[in-house]
Amino acid sequence: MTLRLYDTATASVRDFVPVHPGQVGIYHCGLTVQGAPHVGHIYKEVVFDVLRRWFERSGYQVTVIANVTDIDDKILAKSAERSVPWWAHAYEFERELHWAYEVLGCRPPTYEPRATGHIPEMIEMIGELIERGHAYAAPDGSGDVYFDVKSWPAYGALSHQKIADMEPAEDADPRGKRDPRDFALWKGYTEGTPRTASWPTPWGRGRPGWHLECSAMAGKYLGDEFDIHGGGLDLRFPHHENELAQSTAVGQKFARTWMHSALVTTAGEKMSKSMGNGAVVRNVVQRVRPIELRYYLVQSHYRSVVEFSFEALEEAAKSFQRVDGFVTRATEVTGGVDAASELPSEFVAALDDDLGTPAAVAVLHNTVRDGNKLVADGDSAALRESLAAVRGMLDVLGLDPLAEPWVSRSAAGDELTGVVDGLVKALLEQRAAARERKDYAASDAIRDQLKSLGVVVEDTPQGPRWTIAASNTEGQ
RNA sequence: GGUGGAGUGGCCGAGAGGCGAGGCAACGGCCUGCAAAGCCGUGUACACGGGUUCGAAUCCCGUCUCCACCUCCA
Repeated sequence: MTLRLYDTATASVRDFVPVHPGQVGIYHCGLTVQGAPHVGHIYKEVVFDVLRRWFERSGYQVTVIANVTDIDDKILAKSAERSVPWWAHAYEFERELHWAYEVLGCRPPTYEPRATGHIPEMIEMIGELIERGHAYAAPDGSGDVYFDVKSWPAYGALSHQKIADMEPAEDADPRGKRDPRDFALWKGYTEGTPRTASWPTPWGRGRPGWHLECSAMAGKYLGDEFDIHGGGLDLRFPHHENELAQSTAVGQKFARTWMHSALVTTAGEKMSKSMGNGAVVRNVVQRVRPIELRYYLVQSHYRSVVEFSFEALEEAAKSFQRVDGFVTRATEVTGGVDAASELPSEFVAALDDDLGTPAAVAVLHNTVRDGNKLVADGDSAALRESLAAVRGMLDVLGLDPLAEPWVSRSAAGDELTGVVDGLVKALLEQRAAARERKDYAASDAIRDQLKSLGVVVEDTPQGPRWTIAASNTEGQ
C-alpha cells in the first residue's frame, strides 16, 4: 500500500506521487514571531514532524523548509508597545519558538529561512508579476503594490471560493486598490514605523506584504514544483490562496498537495481567540511532561479539531505512562533492544492512510498489552521482539523515551542517580530482610518513607524496582 | 450572504453499510503478605425526525446545535 494524503485543493485523499522519485520537498508555514507559542501553534509543528519522520521511515529523502516571518504589522505594533526594537522582539520570540519545538521533540527543518533575509527575491517576484499584468503599484504614491485578483481567473481555487461571493473586508482601507479583494505584495513605508523596517524598491521604500515571502522562499529552496505545502487550517485563506496565486501567476507549478492541520480549541473556540496564556507551551509543560503533551497531540488525527483541556491532557499522560512503563520494564528485563526496522503491518497501514495516527496509537497499545503479558516471565525472544516493535513505532511518532531528545533529559544520566540508587538499594535490602522475617510493619514503613520522598517501590518477579514519581503533577 | 467542518458510551477519541479501534475512569476477578504495576472480564454509544436496505452510527432527505475561514491568524 502506498501513502495516501488528503489534499485541500482537490478536497480528496490521493496517492502520494513525488515530483522526484525517492525525494520529498515539504514547505510548511512557520510562525510570525510576535508572541509566545501556545499549544495550537505547536500542534502544526508536531503534525509535520510526524509526517516527515514517516516519509523518512518509508525511505524518502526529505527536505523540509519552514519559514520564520520576522517582519509584519503585528511585530511592529507589539514591539512598539514594549518599547523594544522590532528585530529584538522578533528574535526573542523566534528563540522561544525554537525552544518549544525542541522541547516537544520536533526536529529542526532542513532550512528555516527568514522573511527579512529574502527581500531581493520578493522584489524580483513583484517585478515579474507587474510585468505579466497581475500586479500594480498603487496610483496614490503610497508605495503599496497589490496583486490584481481579477487578473487571475484561478483565484479562489484552493479555498473553493468565487471572488464574487467573498465579503470585502469591512475594516480594510481601500487605499489604492482596484478591487477591495486585491492583497498587498508590498506595503509602502508609513510615517511612525521604524526606518529599519523598510527596504528600497523600484516602487518606493517599504516592507513585505505577508504572503509574498512564502512564495519567494518556497520557490527558491524547493523549486517551481514541489510536493507538499502545509500549515494550520486558518492559513488556507487568505495566506495560502494568495501564495498559490502569486507563484502560479509567475509561471510556477507550485505545490502538488496542500495539507492543513486542524485548529486547537479551548472551550470550543479557536485557541488564539479564547485563551489568555494558560495554553502557552511553557506553562503546559509545567503540568505534564513534554513527551506526554506530544503524545496528547499525536493521538488525535491531524484533520480533527483538538479540544484542549487539562483534564484530557492528564488522561493522555496516563495513557502514555502505560506505554512508557512497558518500555522501561521490558528494557530492564531484556537489557535493552534496538527499535525494530520492520513495523507491524497495521501500524504501517494506519499511517499510510492519510497519517492515521489514532489507529497507529491503537496498534501501539495492543502491542504493549501483549508485551506486558511477557514481562513477568523474564527475558525472551518474544519480549525482545515486542519491545523492538514498540520502540520502532514510538520512534516514528517521535515518542521513544529511550531516544533523543527524551533520554538525555531523563534523570538517568544524572550524577546523583548513582548515589540515590545506592541509598535506595540499601533501604530495599533492609526491607527485603524485614519481609523475609514477615515483619510487614517494618517493610511497609520503609516503602512509605521512600514514597513520601517521591520514590515509588514496586515488587516484580525480578525483585523490587524503584522509580522517581512524576514530579510535575501540580501547576496552574 | 459564500465556503468548509463537527455533534459517538461516565470522559477523551477513532471508524464510515453487517464484525464493540484504542485510552482514561468505574466495577468484578487473577497475581501479590499488602500495595503498585500488569493481565482477564463487565459497558451495545453514535444530535433529532423521516427514508433507502435483509441490515444504517455509516447512504439519502429534512431539522437543530456548534466551530472555522471570507485579507491579523498555526
